[in-house]
Amino acid sequence: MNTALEPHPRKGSERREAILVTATEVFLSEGYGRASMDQVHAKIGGSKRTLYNHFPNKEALFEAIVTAVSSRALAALEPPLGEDNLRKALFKMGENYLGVLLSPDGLALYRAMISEALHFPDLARTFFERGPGRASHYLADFFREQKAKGVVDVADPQIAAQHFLGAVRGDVHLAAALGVRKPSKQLVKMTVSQAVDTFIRGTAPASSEVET
Amino acid sequence: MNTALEPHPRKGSERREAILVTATEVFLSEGYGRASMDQVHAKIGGSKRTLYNHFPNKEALFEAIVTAVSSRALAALEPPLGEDNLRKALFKMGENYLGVLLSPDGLALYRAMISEALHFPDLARTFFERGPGRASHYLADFFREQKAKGVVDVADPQIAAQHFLGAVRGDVHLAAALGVRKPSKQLVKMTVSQAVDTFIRGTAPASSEVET
DNA sequence: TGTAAATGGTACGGTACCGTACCATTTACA
DNA sequence: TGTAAATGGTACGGTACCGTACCATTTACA
Repeated sequence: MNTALEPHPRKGSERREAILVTATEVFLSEGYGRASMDQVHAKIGGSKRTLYNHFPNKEALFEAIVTAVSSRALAALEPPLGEDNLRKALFKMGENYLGVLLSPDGLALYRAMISEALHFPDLARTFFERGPGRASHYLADFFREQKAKGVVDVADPQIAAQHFLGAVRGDVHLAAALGVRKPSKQLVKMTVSQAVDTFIRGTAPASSEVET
Repeated sequence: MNTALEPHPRKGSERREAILVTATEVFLSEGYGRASMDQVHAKIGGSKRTLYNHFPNKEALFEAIVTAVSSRALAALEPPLGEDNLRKALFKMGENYLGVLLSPDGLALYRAMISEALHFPDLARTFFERGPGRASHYLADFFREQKAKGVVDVADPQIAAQHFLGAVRGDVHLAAALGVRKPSKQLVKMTVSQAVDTFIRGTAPASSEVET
């Protein structure tokens, strides 16, 4: 109604952005519980009131962080499926998917969401739907197309997509999330490559031989 | 050296057990950060000193909890591979594996370990090795046998095992860990079943046709 | 039965943390 | 240039939490 009620932005957007960047570092490295508003404030400098002006409380700050990092990290899940060759498409999709999950932001986000899912159910749902869920759906659509063309023979494209992506994750992602071992690029390539092989052979139409 | 230095057990072992059970409920439902020693003490009753007599601090209590729950929950990962029929063996293995991961203890343990892995690296490593890692190794051994018999044709049995188990997890486990959806037994069966189908077709020796 | 260890019950020291309160100062816009 | 909003800097109220301190009481074992 009244435009005069709008707050003066000052360089408000920049300030907010700076706070968010710093807070993200703290929250993603420490986790929600161990991260403290005081710690964030100390790294930002200035007044604590400024921090609370932009984010009313710790929960709201965490939600803003997760939302921002999600859209940044998960954007890369856009399916690189322009490729029509099944093997190449799957390989690119798998490599890209695993790359996102194994990136520093991807791992930190995964840890944060698993940790806080029960206390931030809406956030958890959004994360799933925009992350792993979306990737599965994209791939399922791709499988449906390929199935229509008779290139693959899968009973349920949706489940098949989850299986392929699950196989790509393998134990590599789990081990990385637990900090047990950091996978090399070479291991990633090998993992994806073998997953593609098995999947293609496992879903090849009975009649035709797919070129290797 | 001196046996007189041994503490009198009183009904010490029972007391310790009771404390551990109660503490487990608190820690696994609240998570390490939100669980408090005061809260545990309140549920136990008695003196706070008794609690600290059995577990010197919060970290030690958490470690004891994780160790206990791990051996209880992960024991079920013992491979049910007495079965020699490939399809049946894989199905049983997959269903059992997913069942452990989706059990209340399995999910709570998974959340706790992902949450605290960076602060309890030794615990995280042990969990991985006795849990998912062990399951993969068992299955890899099985694949090696089957490969020797010419029943399956896999490039790398270890990676193949990770792929199969990863496919079995699919998005089901992730969604459950995030609290997004609780999978039905029927969905579990379907998921495992289709994973077995794809895997068997994908690893069948080129020459022989495996009976369906 | 006597004794050392463990327990019950309670209090509390020290610290960390969230969010608010002030007030002087600076900024953005009319 | 005047004014309202935002900021800097600091203090602090209220609470939660970890671990310790006491001391009377109970238990287990010699």
